[in-house]
Amino acid sequence: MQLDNRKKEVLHAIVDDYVSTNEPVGSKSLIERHSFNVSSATLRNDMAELEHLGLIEKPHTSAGRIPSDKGYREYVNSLMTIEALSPREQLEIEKRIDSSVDEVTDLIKNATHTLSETTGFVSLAMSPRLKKSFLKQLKILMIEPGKALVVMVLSAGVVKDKVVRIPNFLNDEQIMKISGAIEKHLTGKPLDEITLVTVESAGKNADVPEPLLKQVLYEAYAAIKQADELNIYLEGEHRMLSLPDFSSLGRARDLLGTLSDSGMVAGYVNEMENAAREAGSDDSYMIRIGQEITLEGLDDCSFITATYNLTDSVSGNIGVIGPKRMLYSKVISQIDFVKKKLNEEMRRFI
Amino acid sequence: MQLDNRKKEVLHAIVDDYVSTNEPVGSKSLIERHSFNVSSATLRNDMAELEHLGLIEKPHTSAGRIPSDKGYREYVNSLMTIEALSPREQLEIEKRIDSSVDEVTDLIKNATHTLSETTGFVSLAMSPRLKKSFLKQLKILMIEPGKALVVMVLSAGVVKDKVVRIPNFLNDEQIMKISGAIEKHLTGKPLDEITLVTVESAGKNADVPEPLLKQVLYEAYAAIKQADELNIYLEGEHRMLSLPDFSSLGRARDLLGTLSDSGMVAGYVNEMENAAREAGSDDSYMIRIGQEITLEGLDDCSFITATYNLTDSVSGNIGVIGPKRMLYSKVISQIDFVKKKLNEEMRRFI
DNA sequence: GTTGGCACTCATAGAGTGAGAGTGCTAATC
DNA sequence: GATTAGCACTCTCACTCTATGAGTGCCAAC
Repeated sequence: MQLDNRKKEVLHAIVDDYVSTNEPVGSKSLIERHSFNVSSATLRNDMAELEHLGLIEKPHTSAGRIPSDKGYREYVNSLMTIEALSPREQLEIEKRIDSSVDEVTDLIKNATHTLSETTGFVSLAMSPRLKKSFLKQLKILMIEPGKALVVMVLSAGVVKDKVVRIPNFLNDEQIMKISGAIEKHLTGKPLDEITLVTVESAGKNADVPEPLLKQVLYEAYAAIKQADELNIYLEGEHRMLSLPDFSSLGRARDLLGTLSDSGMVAGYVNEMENAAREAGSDDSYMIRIGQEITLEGLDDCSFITATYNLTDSVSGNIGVIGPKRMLYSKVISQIDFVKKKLNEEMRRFI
Repeated sequence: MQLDNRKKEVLHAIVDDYVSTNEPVGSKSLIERHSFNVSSATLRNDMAELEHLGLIEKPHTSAGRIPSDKGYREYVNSLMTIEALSPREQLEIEKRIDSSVDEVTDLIKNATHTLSETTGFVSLAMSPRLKKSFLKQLKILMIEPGKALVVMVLSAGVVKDKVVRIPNFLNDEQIMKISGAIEKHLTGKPLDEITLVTVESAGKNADVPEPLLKQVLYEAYAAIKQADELNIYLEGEHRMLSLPDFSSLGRARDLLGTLSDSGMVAGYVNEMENAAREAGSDDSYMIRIGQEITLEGLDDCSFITATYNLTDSVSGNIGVIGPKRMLYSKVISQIDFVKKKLNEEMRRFI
């Protein structure tokens, strides 16, 4: 996009003004609020040009201009400068991050909560992608005849469990044998290398009759697979109702309707993550603006996520969904700072 | 409330009409829609009387009447008749209840989801009150030096666990000793009879040095206490935005804001439960209408809950939050049927 | 390339109006 | 005493009309 300097400044000013006032901005108010050393007529010419390029648009003939999705994109890519948070803002976030929790999941939920409170928007986090983490322990505990609990400890300091059904005849000792055999052979293996075949061959060494064995192995396998399923934590949906951007009930309804399907949102975040990886992006955050988002009802939103790291190979996403009319530089540094704190706290778990 | 028969019928008709049309109902339309064998003038006299008694009110001088909270209360207490669901409606619910899940928690979430879809309102469920359930198993598994997992199996078929910190020096064998000692002494005890003192005296029998022992016992105690904390599952908040009753953004915001604080809602449900118990109520459901609800922003809502039973002594609540302008008899029978199915499914777990 | 001037456009808010629904009251009737 | 017909009155809602004002595009001049 070849824009001369003044046009860049004009676009920058339009985005800033529109974000802070929520009113279409006209050439005259632009002159009043900023020190362009030209007249409003000149800006009008520039604005006509910017509109021609698709960077800004008019809600109707006699209104000012508002940024288009493309305009926001240009702003985010080349115009804005991200400033670090003030010490006070940093302190505010640090105070909210609870460093006393004993489970990674609680820490992530806590960070999500902090992010929603800090930004005033919807925040979200994905559970860590555990495919690359490896099994440190696996125990099968008999609960009662026909029922057992599979407990797994993963390298990333994460504990998962699942209640499974087992044959009624199996006794404590047999279960322990199977449990021991699986643990012995699979400890140290990354989750994504564990298949039904691996589990079955591990189980061969247990001295338990074949038919009984088979069902338990299958259940153990299912429990392991379930352990690396992705969860999403969404918070602060109701905050969207306080924004003027969603003062139309219809929009608000569509938005919250979509967000209520957390599986769909999780799928989308996953898609974003994969797309960024394939594109070889090395940005510390990913951003989707307006129509770039393929979820229904999020046309007026922007999606910003960053990646946190539990270990070198185990990571997840944390970010916000806000109105596309947001203070991008601020929100990005808020996300970035929460992510940083989250990463620090996570060191305790690995 | 001494009302003659016709006045009862008039109130009944006003509630029915208002619920179905969402328009204030006037004397004339009352005549048209129902077969009162009197003139509209007579009904006007009756309506004036009902208004005098505080059962109905006028939004403004020249509008029809709408039921007041007191009017709905009278309707619910003495006028409505609850009909069983049609076979088709029953089937619809049965299809949604997933009988393949292996954990009680999943079953409850599933029932909550079903209830929200069936009623179109917000549904909620409380986790079972486990104070009266007793410990069937307790195991402490070493995760890594300084960290252990306490796994508890409770009589109600519920499995709970918690990661805890332990002294770094403790080895596997010592942990197993402690775990065994606690389990031996506390198995069969109801959770609400287990105190720090009980746990400590149980631990005495483990052959482990006192200072190390003490911390583990405390953590085990904390884990047990955490096991009977109440959780709440809320679902379908966004559905409220589709109701004409919340077409004003302000109301919708207040409502969803309050519902987003699930701890507060849980506290309120608990209060309702306790109040009902103290009053010795033997109704199969509890109901709060409009201003009777002490939560902010729920003035236009009604709260209906029923009690499900996991065992004789272990129960929880399930219900809905909807607009007070709702089809009470229908919603109550929907809740009742879901509760019944939930109770049936729960038998598998005990 | 920049500027002042001007005609034109369009959303918005406010005032005024008529229709319609509903009420309360009174006097007559059963 | 309960019921009814009739009627004047009230109030909301939808509609139209109008004035206002912010903002634009374009042209001619600098």
